[in-house]
Amino acid sequence: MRLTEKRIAAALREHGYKLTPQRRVVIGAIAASPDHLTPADLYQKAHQDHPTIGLTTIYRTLEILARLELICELHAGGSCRSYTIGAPEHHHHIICSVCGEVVDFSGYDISPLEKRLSRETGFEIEGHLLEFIGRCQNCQQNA
Amino acid sequence: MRLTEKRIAAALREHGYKLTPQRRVVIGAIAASPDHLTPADLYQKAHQDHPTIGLTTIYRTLEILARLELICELHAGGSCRSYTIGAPEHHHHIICSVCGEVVDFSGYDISPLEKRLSRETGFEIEGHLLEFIGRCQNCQQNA
DNA sequence: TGTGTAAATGATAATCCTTTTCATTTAGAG
DNA sequence: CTCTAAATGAAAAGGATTATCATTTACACA
Repeated sequence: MRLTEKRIAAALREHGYKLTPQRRVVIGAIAASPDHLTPADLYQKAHQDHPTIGLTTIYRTLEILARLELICELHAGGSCRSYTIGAPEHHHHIICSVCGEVVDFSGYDISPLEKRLSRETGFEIEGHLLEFIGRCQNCQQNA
Repeated sequence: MRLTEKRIAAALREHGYKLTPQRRVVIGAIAASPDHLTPADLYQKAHQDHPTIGLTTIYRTLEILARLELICELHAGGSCRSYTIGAPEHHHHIICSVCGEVVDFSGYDISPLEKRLSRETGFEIEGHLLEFIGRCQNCQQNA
């Protein structure tokens, strides 16, 4: 068992979660892969070591690990896809985590970073996604 | 009909798409709202002006408008949620739009922008999402 | 102003992905 | 070893999105 796995196991225990074989397997699978894996990917991998594991358990384990910030989730939570008028490149968003309000902001030039990444990684950058999550003023007051 | 609606209509025509009443209604609904709207939201709004419109048409229209960059989609395309080991705050991602490979990068400090936004909008920022989409070197060569 | 045709529509069904439910099992404290 | 709350997994439910296909329609061209 590698260091990261031990650390995750310890963190689970610290927060009062039981360390089940199923959770070990999920943690092992996610720690062993350098790639981003979907819940279905992880189910498949975990299934090799633990054939009776249920998909539900994968989802539940991922939710816990993500909440404890032991794993990293690509794309912010909730369902994707909502739309507004206007071209994507000219502004970005701040989304209220409580009420869902979306505020746009502009005036931030991300192209220097884009150039640096293109140079360092060889990627031909086609676009980006920059969003902030937080609490709007209203929801701060109502808390 | 407002200016933005006319521009969108013109752009559709330019690209060889027909300007149907249904598309007009969807465009009108999205242009009239300052908020981000889900496909379901838009269906509801469009339905008021065009009671026989189908949800399928909403999806198809949104897909076209997004591809032409006439509207802005919140969250990058495709299905959400994949996971990797590690805490979210310490790195960001570049995702290949062809093969799906994910490359991490770090060393970019977003906190100055975060502070500026907090000051300007009153939001209490909880987190952010910064991702780049592009083509990795392999996929550039294979094209 | 008609007419023909490819494009667009919408009802329905099919697919996914994710969450809920609930009876059963189990980790781990004592 | 025992007990209990937590965890599991099968199944069903739910929700969002996509595919299918017969019908309708926008609009280019006569």
